[in-house]
Amino acid sequence: MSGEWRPGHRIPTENEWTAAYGCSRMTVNKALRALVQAGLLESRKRAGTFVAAPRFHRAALEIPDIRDEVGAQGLAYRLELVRCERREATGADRALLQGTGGALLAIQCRHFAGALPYALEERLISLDAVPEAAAVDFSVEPPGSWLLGHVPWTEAEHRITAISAAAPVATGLEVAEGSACIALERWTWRGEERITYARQLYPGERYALVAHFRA
Amino acid sequence: MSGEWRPGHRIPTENEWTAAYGCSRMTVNKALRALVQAGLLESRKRAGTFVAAPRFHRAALEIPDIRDEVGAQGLAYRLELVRCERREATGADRALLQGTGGALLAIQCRHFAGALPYALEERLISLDAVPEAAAVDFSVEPPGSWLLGHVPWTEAEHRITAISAAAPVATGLEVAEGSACIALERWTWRGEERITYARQLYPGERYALVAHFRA
DNA sequence: GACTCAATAATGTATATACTTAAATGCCGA
DNA sequence: TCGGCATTTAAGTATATACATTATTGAGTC
Repeated sequence: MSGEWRPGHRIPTENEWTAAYGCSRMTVNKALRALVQAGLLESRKRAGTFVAAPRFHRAALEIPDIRDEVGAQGLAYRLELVRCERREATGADRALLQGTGGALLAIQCRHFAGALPYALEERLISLDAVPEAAAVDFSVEPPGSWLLGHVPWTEAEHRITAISAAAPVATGLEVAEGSACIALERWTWRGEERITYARQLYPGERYALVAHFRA
Repeated sequence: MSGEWRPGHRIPTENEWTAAYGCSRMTVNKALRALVQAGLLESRKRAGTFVAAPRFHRAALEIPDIRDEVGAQGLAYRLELVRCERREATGADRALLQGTGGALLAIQCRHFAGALPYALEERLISLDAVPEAAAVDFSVEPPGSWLLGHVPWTEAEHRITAISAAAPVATGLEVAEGSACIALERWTWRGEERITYARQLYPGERYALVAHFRA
């Protein structure tokens, strides 16, 4: 970290560290493996361990539950369920859930922080993957919160873009038409099975995604 | 992952796994600690190990070097250096670099992918932290690429917002005035020392940040 | 000079053991 | 019934040891 050892520099072998610190090789190995996992070192069998060349900024983006996030800011959270419909997957649904079809729940809702709209959400939930979702009252429990607490997931992909608010979005978020919004799309998997697709729109001036990374 | 064990469920003790799999407790411990670190389990001394309640979506956002990113898309990368100025930190600079002042480099540049502008960048580099930067020709090497390859960093914070392109931004990115853009701000530290601040603007319709998470 | 192949040295991984630490548990007395 | 205290149990961690794996090295041969 001091920069004394440049990327590519070969650091002492595990046995040398063992000798230097008077501890066992297992302990050294544990420490080095942690640094390898953190991306600071790279190790190659037989060759040794090297200072890694950072290839990109890796940031841990923590996308919290909206209800928790609003609560953490000391504001009152309110949910408005616009639409909740059970239907067979259409072609467009299939493209988003990437599944083979089947029944799904299509939900539209608005999240409020205090008096102001916080986010608009459109969501599809696969009823093949989560049949219990059919019985949940999503006018009380935000769909994201319910899913996070009840359905384990193994993989998720997020896509962040900026869009200009068209008329319905501008009305929903109470911002000027054409103003910039953050669009956060999320696909969630459990194994091979698609669980849910969500698209959340946040007003650009009032919202920021923050990602922090500590080596 | 099958969902059989709900969040909060207490899983077998390390000794029980040891007996079940016929391996040593160290091996079990290693596996469980990996799952704890991945956020799937939570362990408490004396009490046992439990299925963790996922609190948020943690996504690994990898923010690559712009030059590499453009190259990876098979497009020709070009850099246009708009301004590169050495100056003493002003009050505004201090607010961004959060340092005690001193000399810095203020850089403005445009990244091109093929014929189209890819991003606008404004950057401050602390010359206290990185004196070598004064000698680099940033009309050839993008400042981000140079820093990534030459200066180790220990901490970084990213802030993603959406903004409407004002006239100079719209001109620079060759988009319509008022169209939505992604603003990516980044603060980079080495220990306590601030290295650099960067603000990159991407056209919202042409650019997406993608974050992937695999448990 | 180039190729082959065996020796070697480094990491990768598993194990038995031992001790530490802290929190849940239950006993006991007020 | 409640609070405090000792007990105990489960995770946390360190160590010595052993063997596996594999890329590099270098010797030997063509």
